[in-house]
Amino acid sequence: MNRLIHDIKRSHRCGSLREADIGIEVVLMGWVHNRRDHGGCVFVDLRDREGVTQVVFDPEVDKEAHALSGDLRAEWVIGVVGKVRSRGGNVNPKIKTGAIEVAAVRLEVLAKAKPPPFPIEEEIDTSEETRLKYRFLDLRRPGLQRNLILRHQFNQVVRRTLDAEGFLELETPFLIKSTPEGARDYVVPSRVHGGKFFALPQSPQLFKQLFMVSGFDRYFQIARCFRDEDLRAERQPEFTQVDMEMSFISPADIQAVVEKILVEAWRALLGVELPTPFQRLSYDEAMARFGVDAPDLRFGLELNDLSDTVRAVGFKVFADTVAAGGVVKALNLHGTGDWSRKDLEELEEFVKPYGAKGLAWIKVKEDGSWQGPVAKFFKPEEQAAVAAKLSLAVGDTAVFVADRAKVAHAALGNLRKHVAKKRNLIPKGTFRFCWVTEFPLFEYDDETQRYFAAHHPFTAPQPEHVEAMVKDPGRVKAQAYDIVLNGIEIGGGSIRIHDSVLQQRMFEALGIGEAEAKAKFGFLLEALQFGAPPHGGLALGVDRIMMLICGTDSIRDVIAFPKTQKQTDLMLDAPARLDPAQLAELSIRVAGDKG
RNA sequence: GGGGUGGUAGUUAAGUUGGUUCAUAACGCCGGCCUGUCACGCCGGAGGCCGCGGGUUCGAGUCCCGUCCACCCCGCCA
Repeated sequence: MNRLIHDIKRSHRCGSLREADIGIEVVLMGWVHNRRDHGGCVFVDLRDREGVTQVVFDPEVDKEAHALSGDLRAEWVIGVVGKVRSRGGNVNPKIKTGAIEVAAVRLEVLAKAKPPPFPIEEEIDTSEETRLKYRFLDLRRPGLQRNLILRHQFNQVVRRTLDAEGFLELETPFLIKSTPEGARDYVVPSRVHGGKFFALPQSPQLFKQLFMVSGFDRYFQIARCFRDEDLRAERQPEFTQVDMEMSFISPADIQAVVEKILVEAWRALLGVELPTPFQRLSYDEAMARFGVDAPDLRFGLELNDLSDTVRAVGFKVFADTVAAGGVVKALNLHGTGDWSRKDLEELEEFVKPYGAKGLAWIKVKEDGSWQGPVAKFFKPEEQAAVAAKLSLAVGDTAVFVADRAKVAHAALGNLRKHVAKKRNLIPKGTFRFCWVTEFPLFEYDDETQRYFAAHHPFTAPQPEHVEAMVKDPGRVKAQAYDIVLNGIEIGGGSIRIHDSVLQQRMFEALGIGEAEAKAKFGFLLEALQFGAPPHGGLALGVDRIMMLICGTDSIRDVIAFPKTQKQTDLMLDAPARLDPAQLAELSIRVAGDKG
C-alpha cells in the first residue's frame, strides 16, 4: 500500500501552480477539500497549508483514476499525479490557482477519513467547545494556519534581530522553586524528595539577572511562562514571552532594541512601516488622561479632572468626595446628546463592577442649558467652568465619577474604551504604540494593609527616590516601563537592583524579613555581592502581540493548543486524576476532591 | 469566589401562553442520477437522553430548583 509515496516525491504544494506551469507533470499530496461528481468528470479541490488546487478526474484522460475518484470523501488524504492544464473559459477568480487544473493520471488514497464534526472552512460558527475538542481539525482551517505561520515568522524576526544586536539565546530551567508574591505557582511534586515540590517559572526573571552577573551581557529567550490565575480572552495559564536582559544600560537602550524588533516584525509580517521612536508618557500622565496604565491612543475621549472645579458645588456627592481626598473625573462623550436615559443607565451598569457607586451625567441642550438629574446643583458660573474644562458644546453628554482616584480611573478608563467601541471611534487596522514609564515602585493593598511590589521586588527605584523607600513608599517611582499597543500591555520591564544592600532594603520595605529574604532569595542576594553589573531588561508577550498582528480578539486563536477558561484541555481531557500507585510514589495523599 | 450569555440531529439554528403540523429547517452524512463544476445540480433516505439530576403538572424542549460544560466580564494576574 501507499506505493506512490515511495515511487515519487511531491513536486508542488497546492497553492503554487499558475498558468506558467501549464503542460508540466506534477505530483500533489493533500486533503480532499471538496468533491464534485458529475458522473463523467469528478472535480476534487485538493488542499494543503499553501492553498487549494482543482484536480480533474476525466475518464478520457485516465479511466482507472476516474473510477477510483468516485469513492473519495472530504478530508481523505490523497496523492495525485497529473498534468497541469488550462481551465479555458472556466477560470475561478476566487483562488490563486484558479486559472489551472491538474488532470489526474494516477490517484492513490494515502488515508481515509471519517466525516469531520465541523466543516474545514475559513468561516465557521461551530462552538469553541467542539473546536477545542478536535483542535487538530480546527488547526486545518486556513485562518488558524495563517496565524501560526505568522507566529513562526515573528519568532524568526526576534531571533534574527536579537542575534544581530549581540544577544545570546540561553535556556533556563522549568523546574524551579516557588517564591512568595506574584501569581500562584504551578507546582510539580518531587518523587525523590517526597513532600517537596518544584514550581514552574512565572518568568525566567531571576535566571536572566544571574546571567548578567555571570557576564553574558545580553541574553534572550523565547520562554514559556506559567501562572495559575483565572483566565481572560487575552490570558492563558501558560504563555510565551520574549525574555531579554542587558548589562550596562539605561531604559532607553532596551527600549531601542524592543522598537527594532517590533518595527522589523511589522515590516516582515504586515508590510507596515512603524514610525519611531514610539510615544512616551509617564504612568501618572497615562492614569490622569486615560484612567488606565495601558492607554489606547487610537481615539480621543480623554478624562478630565474636575476636582478643583466642583469642590464647592451644591452636589454633595462631588463636594464630599473631594473633601475626603477623592477625585471627580469626567468624560465628554462628544455628540451623544441623542442617547436615551436607558443608554446612560447602561453606561452606569458598565461602570459599577469597577467599584463606582454611580455615574452622574448632564446633556447640553440646544439653548446651551443643562439637562440631567445633577444639572440643578450647578450655578451658572460653575456650569461655565465645567463646560470650559470639558470643552462642552451643544449636543454633548458628559459623564462624571466621584470616588477615590483608583476607582474613578478604573471606571472611566474602561468606560472610555467601551464607548469608543460602541460608537465605532476606533480606526481599523491602525497600530498605536506607546511606552508608559516611571511606574510606582510600590502599590498599596487595601486587603492586607501593606505595600507590595508593583512590578516585582527586583525593580530599581528612580535614583532620587531611594531615600523615600521606607519613609514614603507610595511616592517612590520605579525605573520600570511598559510597552503598550492599542490599549493592551504587550511587554514590560525595568532596570534591576544590582546592589545587595539596596535589594535588602527593598525586601525590608516589602515587609520581607532578613531570614525570609535569605531563605527565598539568598542566591540572588549572594550573587549581587560578587560583582553584579548594572542591568535591566524587558519581556514581550508573544501571544498578545500575535493577537494584535492577526487581528483577533482571542489569545486562543494564536496558540496551537490552548486551554479553556476553566484551565482544562478538552482534547487531552487534562488535568486528570493520578492512579494511587503514582500518588504513593510521589508521597501525595489527595485531601480534597472538587470532582 | 461573584455577575452575565449560551447548551435542541454530526454542525448551526427555529421552537409562541406548557397541550398529536412538537420534536423542525439548513448544511453535513448515506444511496441513486448527472461531462465543466468550483456553495455544482436533481431524486430518495437515515439520523434525537431537547447538557445532566430533581421538582411542579393530567401533561415539560417550554415553568421552578440544583448541577455540569463553553464563552465574556469583576476579583485575581509581583
